[in-house]
Amino acid sequence: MSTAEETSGGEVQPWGEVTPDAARRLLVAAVEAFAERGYHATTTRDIAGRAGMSPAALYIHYKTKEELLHRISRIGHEKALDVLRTAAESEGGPAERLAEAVRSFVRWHAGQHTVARVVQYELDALGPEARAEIVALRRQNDAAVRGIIEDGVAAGDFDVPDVRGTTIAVLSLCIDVARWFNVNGPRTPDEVGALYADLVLRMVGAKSRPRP
Amino acid sequence: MSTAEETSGGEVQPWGEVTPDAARRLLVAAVEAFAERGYHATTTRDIAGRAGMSPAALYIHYKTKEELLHRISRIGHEKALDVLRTAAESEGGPAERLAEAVRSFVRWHAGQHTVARVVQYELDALGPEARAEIVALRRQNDAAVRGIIEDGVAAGDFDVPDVRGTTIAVLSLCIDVARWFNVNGPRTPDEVGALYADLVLRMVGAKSRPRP
DNA sequence: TCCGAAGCTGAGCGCCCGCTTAGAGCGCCC
DNA sequence: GGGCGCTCTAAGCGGGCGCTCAGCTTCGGA
Repeated sequence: MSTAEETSGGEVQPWGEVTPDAARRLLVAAVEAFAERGYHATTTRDIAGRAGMSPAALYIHYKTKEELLHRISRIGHEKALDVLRTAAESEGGPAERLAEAVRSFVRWHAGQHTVARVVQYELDALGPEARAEIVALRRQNDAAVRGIIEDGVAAGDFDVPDVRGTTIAVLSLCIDVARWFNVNGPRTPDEVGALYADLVLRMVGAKSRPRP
Repeated sequence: MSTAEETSGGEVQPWGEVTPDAARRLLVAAVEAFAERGYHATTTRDIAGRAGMSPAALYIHYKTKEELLHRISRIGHEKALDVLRTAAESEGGPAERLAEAVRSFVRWHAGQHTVARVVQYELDALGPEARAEIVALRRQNDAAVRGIIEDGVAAGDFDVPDVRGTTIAVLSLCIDVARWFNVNGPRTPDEVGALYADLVLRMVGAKSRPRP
């Protein structure tokens, strides 16, 4: 399960739950390499090199290259799901909750777009059981978003003829941010999040949107 | 597999412009394989095998495996751009043109999702100059959609605070259909196209939408 | 002081990759 | 009929891949 990632000093560090230190460095190197070139185009020599180690060192901490991808996918999905759920379960009406969910989910996919790319686009490189585990996590994303939209419809705040289809569209819109987002582009993750939250409220026909 | 688009007076099948026949069969096999496993995970032996030929036969028609990907990407993008432009330049107001553009673009990405996947997600496997060529084609997609939205804003039909951002979002939404669309799922390409056209009209705040 | 476990490296194994080459089959034009 | 060019195959080359293993270093505990 996803737990707090704090050192004794209290600082939050991205892959804090991965120990020992060498294993974490290898995993961070793998995320970089997979995001840049793709899983199949990345060699174990490249990963080890980025982590400042010999190729053989990788196999002390991970059984195979695929296990690295699996760990990255699981942790990444859990983080994204955590971000989404926190927003979905927050205080406020459906419109506020949906806006906050989209805002934070998009912010994560933009800010952590290297991880997000690996997590979203390398699923097929996993074996059947690892893939099944990840797919289950994805369905929880879907359920979280659908839940908010259903609440909004029930409350009469939203006008949505096709709840399942709209849910897919909203999630798809957010996830695809990981594909096109560019750190050197004109927008910050916060700005994209705000823009997308507004667009999604329009998609669900929210009766009263927060001021732009 | 859908191969034969019937000809009434000379209209061609999906990859009709690729000759000779053996080159076309190899290309179709490559599209299947790339879409299924990804470019880097696909071997030239696999492609040739699917086309019913020996591995060496591939190199009579294509200089390298990368050239195959390049040809697929170029033709695929040109087809998609053609679909989009035809709709963008059709008769009617901005709302009708935008709806038709989204409807047909989405229909293409759903119906031809194998090609679309290769075209959209394997761009990084291309060399610098081939990639530059494809990126140029993408910018034309962007310009086509932005043009319609600008028309709608100028005519007072749309309410769009951020035209560039909304353009990216609309295209992103359509393109990502290629990732999640499933032939065995509950929706046909036509249905997804209709749903998405409605959602996009909401996103741009179209004053009067066609009947749902 | 010594010992065993843990972490890591240099060397390298066996496999399969993209791609090449020599040559066979076959239709076409003179 | 015969040479030619196009298409295709069987065989295989060089190389880089994922991964392994023997052995070195480091270090905490008895």
